[in-house]
Amino acid sequence: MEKKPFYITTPIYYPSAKLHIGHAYCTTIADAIARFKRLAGYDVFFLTGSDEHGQKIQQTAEGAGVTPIQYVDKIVAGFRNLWKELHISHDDFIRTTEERHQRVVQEIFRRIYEKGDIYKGSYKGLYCTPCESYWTEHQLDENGCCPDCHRPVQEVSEEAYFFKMSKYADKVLAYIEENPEFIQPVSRRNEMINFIKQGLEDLCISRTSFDWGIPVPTDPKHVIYVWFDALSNYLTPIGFLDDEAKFGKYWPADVHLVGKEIVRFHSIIWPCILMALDLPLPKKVYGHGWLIVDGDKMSKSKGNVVDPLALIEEFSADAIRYFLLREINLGQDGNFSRDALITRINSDLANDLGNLLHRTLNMIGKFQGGSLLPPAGESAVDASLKADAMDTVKAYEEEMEAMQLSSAIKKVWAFVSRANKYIDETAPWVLAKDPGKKQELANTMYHLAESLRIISVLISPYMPVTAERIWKQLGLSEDFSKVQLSDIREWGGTPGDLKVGLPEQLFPRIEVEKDEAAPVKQEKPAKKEKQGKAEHEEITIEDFSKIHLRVVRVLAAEPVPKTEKLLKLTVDLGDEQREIVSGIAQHYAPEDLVGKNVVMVINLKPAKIRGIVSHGMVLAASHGDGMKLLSVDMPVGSRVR
RNA sequence: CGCGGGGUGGAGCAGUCGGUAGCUCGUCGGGCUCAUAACCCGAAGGUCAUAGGUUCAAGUCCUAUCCCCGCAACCA
Repeated sequence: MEKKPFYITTPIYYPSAKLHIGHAYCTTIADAIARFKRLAGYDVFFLTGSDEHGQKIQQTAEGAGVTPIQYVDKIVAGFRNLWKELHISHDDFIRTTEERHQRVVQEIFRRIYEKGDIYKGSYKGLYCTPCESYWTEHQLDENGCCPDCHRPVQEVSEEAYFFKMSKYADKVLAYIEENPEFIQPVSRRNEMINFIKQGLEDLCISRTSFDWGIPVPTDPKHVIYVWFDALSNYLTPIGFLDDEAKFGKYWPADVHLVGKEIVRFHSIIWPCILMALDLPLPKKVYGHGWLIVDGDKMSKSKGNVVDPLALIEEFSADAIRYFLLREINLGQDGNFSRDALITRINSDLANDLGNLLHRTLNMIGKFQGGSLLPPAGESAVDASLKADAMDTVKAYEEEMEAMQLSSAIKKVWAFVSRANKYIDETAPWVLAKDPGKKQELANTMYHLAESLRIISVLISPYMPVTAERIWKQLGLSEDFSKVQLSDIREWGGTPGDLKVGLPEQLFPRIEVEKDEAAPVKQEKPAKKEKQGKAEHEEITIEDFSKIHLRVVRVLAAEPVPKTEKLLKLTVDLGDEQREIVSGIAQHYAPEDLVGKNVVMVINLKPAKIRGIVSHGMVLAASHGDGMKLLSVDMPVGSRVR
């Protein structure tokens, strides 16, 4: 029988910086769904990739003194590595700079152009000549000037190509309204309906102000706008141009999994493009929520960006995957914290699951010489365990089909708990002392092993490595990669005379030192720990000496317009002056700062914050809501170490 | 009136079509000893932000208000 196809995608991420835990979250969700579908017997195609064009990349590369492609090659290698470490099972990885993709984008442009839905017009915008940037009216500062440099802007028009999106507005709206499943969750759907009803404008899809992009085929001084380029990635790897059979099989996509902020591009612009191409629309666009870190939004300026690789190294990929998929409800923002992660690892993974396996194997070893004995007959407790197992599999499948990943895994854990309880109910250590209860004991051991066999399959989309470890420890011989959901829909798949392996810890408990948080932190705050990751990681003196700290004097300070937290400081380093942006406006008035000698990191990579390039960072200690700059009574230019 | 999300036991959250308010962690008490100081049982703890309304019945629907957060500034 022909397998049913299932095509799922993640967004293609933008390589302007390393990926953080939020990207890992999105990709993990997609991976779990893909793995589940394979388990359920689908022919799955799972796509992820990178979106490599655009002005920002071009600028960042220039800043780093390399060509754009050299720059993205390096960052994208990091993407691939992260997915490998996280055990992401994508079937293809698309890069928008690949030749196969450029051909697709140009062909799409050509087709829509020939159809008459792309026209050349002029893009009217407000242009700031010194900054070489366009701004829209509402982006301007309070004086109607450039938000970057605060100089006046000119109204200019530039030749550009436009896509007649307005033509498809009604059709898209109708599609969304007729297909309640198309945009999920529903809150996003309502948002989109609202948005379209306000009217769609034609979309400007070319730029001439930079050249890092795919050229318009007939007019190469234009490059194609990144969204037009990026969205098309979903068509490239499934044979849009070169493999009709493959394309027919996988298109339309079953799910585009995206972050909530780009639902609009996927549920409005993308359908318009597809309609212009006379292609069917994707079946579902699912907008997941964001990760909040310790109650705060993750952002570079806050310095609380969480690096997934450091977490994987510390806790294992499976633990991270489990936490993300279990703790956070798809579609809503979720809290990520180290404490919560450790709690989940200890109570769910170590205590409940790990220990269940351990005690089971241990008892089989101790009471039956490491081997199962064929079961015979069953008690009421046995029957109830069995029924619970089968109910769990069924409920799990339903939840998974509905993409309720968190609910599904909770069902599995309820069963893990059930199995632990079963041990209490049957008290095997009592049975073992009574030679007349030998068969009863054998039954109990068999049922536990069988329960674990089922559990290992159920958790495999979430924790592929752990699942296989359980399988192996149980001594099951079947190749785990070939196991299907149908293998656990019926009770009794474990061989009755199975020789099990020795128990080994799946997840060691993580011991946390408590009650000393306060004193420890007073010593040397600020500095590196603000990175949010690996707070307790040891560094060498060489690592530390990379940080060049110096006493500097604040010469001038002014608030950054339209921000609450930012001040722009001009500081004297002794041998030069610099401008830096600092998030201390809520704690210091500008006039209080002038003349102060403070400590600054002077070799920090410059960063653009609110359009202003910041060439360093002043150190401050923060505690709760309070914050104080480190100020030192030493001459300007003194090195701090 | 810019757009959106959220306010549910100490913490983090679930709660579908209105019909006895649930889960995990934590706390307290008990049980068990195969096990990773684990596991099992029980208990305490909630005016479901506030005020009004619809209804036989509201955490859930409607109206208003208060508070928190995000976006608006190419971050999933």
